[in-house]
Amino acid sequence: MASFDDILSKHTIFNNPSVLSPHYIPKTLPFREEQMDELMQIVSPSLKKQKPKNLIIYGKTGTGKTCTIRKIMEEFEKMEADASMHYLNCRIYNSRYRILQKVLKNYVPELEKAGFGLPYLYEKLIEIIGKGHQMIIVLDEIDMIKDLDELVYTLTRANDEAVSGGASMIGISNRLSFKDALDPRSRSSLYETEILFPSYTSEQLRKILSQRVLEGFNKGSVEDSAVNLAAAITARESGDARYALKLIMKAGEAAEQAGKKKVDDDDVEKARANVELDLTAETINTLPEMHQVVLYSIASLAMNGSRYSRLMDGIETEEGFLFSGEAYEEYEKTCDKLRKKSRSLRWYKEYLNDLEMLGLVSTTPSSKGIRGHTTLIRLGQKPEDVFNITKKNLFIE
DNA sequence: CCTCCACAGGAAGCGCAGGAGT
DNA sequence: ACTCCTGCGCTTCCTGTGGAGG
Repeated sequence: MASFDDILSKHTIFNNPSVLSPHYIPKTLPFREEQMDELMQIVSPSLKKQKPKNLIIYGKTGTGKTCTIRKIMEEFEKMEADASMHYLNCRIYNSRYRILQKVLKNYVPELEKAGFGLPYLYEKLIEIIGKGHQMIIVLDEIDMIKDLDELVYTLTRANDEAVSGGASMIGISNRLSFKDALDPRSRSSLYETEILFPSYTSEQLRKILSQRVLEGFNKGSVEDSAVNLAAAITARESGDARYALKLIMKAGEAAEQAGKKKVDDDDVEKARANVELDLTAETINTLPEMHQVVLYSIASLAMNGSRYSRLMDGIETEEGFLFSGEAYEEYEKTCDKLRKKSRSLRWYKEYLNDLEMLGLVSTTPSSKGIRGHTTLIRLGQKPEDVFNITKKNLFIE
């Protein structure tokens, strides 16, 4: 039997793995100084009792948006002013009501419970900012909010009505296109200022990685070339820093399991497949049950051959396309099998929209060669992976 | 040309949970 | 205890639309 000492002594590669976690906020954020400055400029009026402008932050996943704003908030809290910043993830707080309730809860504890009307929340909001308080609401993944137009309108009106104080918004989005879906009026008020977070280059990723490796791994336990490789792979695929961190983390785990002393290129290569799977699993696992049922039915159909692939048989065709019609039929069958009541077609489309926003599926309108007007659905990830993850989560034998 | 297929997505409304007011 | 109200997830009904078939 191995003793604990044996096991502990094997952990020679990592020093502090939490440094590699995407939630970790490092002391300095390299290559984001410009954005930091700009953000602080925009937020600063609130510290002298003026309302800051609304702001939208753009950038693909893993370009440091959330991290930067969190850093700003840390600094902000050190300042003693009648002002506060509230961070919300809109995947969870996805409606005007939920956002207002969550924010106001910090001021009015009774709001812990549900059931209050929106007018009541609105009154409380006026009351709070009316005393001169400056409130900044940070809306991460702002494109998940279902009634953003109304939220913007409500806050604009609150600002007009309150004599002093104010409430402003900082929206964070990874899709440039979501702007178009907005009502022109709320668009102009939301887009008073914009900041773009560009994707990291391979060289920048290399520096970020080596900084974290220095903190998170034991000295000399990672080959320089392994860091370079991880940075290069990431830059080629997406430029997503989270991906790069996960890659080096998994590579470290692989090396440790193999009993190696140093992480090398080989470990990074091997970790690659793992990271893909891990990241998709992460998003899928947090999905509500019905979304997973939808995904499961799409994945199994994509694997077992759809009408589309049979129709296109012999012609050059990419695997995994589905007609939306057959996808819905399969979904109904799956619900039957799971003894769950299937949702209506209308609502199924809403589910698909949600999944598309998360990049788990993509849809394209039908082109020539097919009768009528159908939509083609394709999984964003490998069908086998999606199938296995959802299968496990739904307890399907 | 018109028609109809196979969808997209808006509008209205329903049941429910969990308040507030009486 | 009761009625009334609100937001939310959802269904039902409806109108709109691009291209294939007649």
